Amino acid sequence: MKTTRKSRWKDIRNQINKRILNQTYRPGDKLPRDEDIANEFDCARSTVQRAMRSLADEGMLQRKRKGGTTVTTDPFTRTTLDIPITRRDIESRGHRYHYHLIHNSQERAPAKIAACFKQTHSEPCLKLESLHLADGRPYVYERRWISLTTVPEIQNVDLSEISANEWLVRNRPFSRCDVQIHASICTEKEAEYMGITANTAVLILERTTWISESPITHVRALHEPGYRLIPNGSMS
Amino acid sequence: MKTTRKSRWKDIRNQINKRILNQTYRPGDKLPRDEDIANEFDCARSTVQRAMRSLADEGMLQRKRKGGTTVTTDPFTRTTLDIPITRRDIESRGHRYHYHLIHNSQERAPAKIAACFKQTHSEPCLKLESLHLADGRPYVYERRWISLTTVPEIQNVDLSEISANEWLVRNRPFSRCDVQIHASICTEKEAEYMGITANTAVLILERTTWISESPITHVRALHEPGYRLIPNGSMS
DNA sequence: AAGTGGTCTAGACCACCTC
DNA sequence: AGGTGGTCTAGACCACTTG
Repeated sequence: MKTTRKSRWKDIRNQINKRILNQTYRPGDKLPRDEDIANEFDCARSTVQRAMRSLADEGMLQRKRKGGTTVTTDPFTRTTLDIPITRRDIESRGHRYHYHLIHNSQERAPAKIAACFKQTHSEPCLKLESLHLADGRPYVYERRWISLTTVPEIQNVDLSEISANEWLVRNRPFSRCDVQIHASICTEKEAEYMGITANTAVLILERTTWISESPITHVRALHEPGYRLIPNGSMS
Repeated sequence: MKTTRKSRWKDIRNQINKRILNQTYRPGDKLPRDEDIANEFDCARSTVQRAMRSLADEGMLQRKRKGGTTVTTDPFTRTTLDIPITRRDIESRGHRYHYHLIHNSQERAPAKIAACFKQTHSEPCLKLESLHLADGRPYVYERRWISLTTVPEIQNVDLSEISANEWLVRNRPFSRCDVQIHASICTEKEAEYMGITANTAVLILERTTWISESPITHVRALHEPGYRLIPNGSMS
């Protein structure tokens, strides 16, 4: 039974995948050379390559020149996590989006932020606090620092109309991004903004983005209680 | 200046990527056909394909037959998240791993778990509670349900010696996995197990794994306060 | 209907890494 | 030093989808 009839390399990937699930190939085992597998399936080596690379990308196989292909020992769950801009997140859930700028000032980056920016000196920054609402209900409270060295032109943008989130994404695409996810208790001030009681558990996403080696922004986004982050479904 | 000299397709990917960052190609814009780009870079079309597919996988481009290649509008941050088994997580942080089985019983799946398994009936399950310790300090408290229909042989395994986590990964690889991440307040019982005060905010990972369409296990892993989940660094 | 990306081939050379 | 995966080519056909 050939599973699909659409693309040969997906068939092959599924066959090999099945053998791993079957324990035909066990963690740590070495697979035949690509060429032998190509002979077995009667196809070009590059087709096998395509299949094997796919499995390697998913973390199931490890490939080394001369070392051959082996099944990953101690496999892990690899998922991809897509973090949209907050407006899209809200709209894709079928809610109406609204945005409110709470605070806007120019300050030098405190040590903590400078550390996120991997800099020793304190850089001039824009400090923003804002609220993203879904159907009028507070959804995300974010505290953001934007490097005025990297993005000086943001001083001329009216950030009460468009969120810094969106302006940056549209005008200053980043080349790298660090993400951290953790749980925290919200402070009284945060609770007030979010319209919830203090000491509630909330999910926090922190992101720092860069263009080349210059830091663009650091943002700490506090989500409404009960918020669930759902990575894309994944294969072993 | 050609950035790398190693692989042509990476050069091309970086060049195209640069043009997106440069705003040469803006969100929503249509790129030239692969063949034209191949002519520009004087290479085979399949080399361009390799580069474009890479960018498409990262979520930066969208490709459609006949529709051509366009720059993603409203870009999002795409990261990959690797979730190792708890023992490896602890050991890779340089701590000594220890495991303690708290509870082990055979019960029918409550409605909530049956829902996670996408089943209407209540399946016979193994219900486990266990603690993973790092240098003797509670690190993860997990509550796990294992389907005895899918994995009957687990009844013969001594789960006080090896964690279900590891036994399953080694003996019952899964083909699919659903993940959810959220923040919660720990209960008094959980706090006692974790050696922390009640009402602390904790990060919770819930996973359901499947082999084909049969559910294997559902696990809810409660992490120590302050735990940070860190996806792999990502490109735009 | 036709244009575009997706797949595949057969062969070649290269780069890395163990053996 | 040799074997393995990684890349590349030139060309072909296919499959999807839009004009």
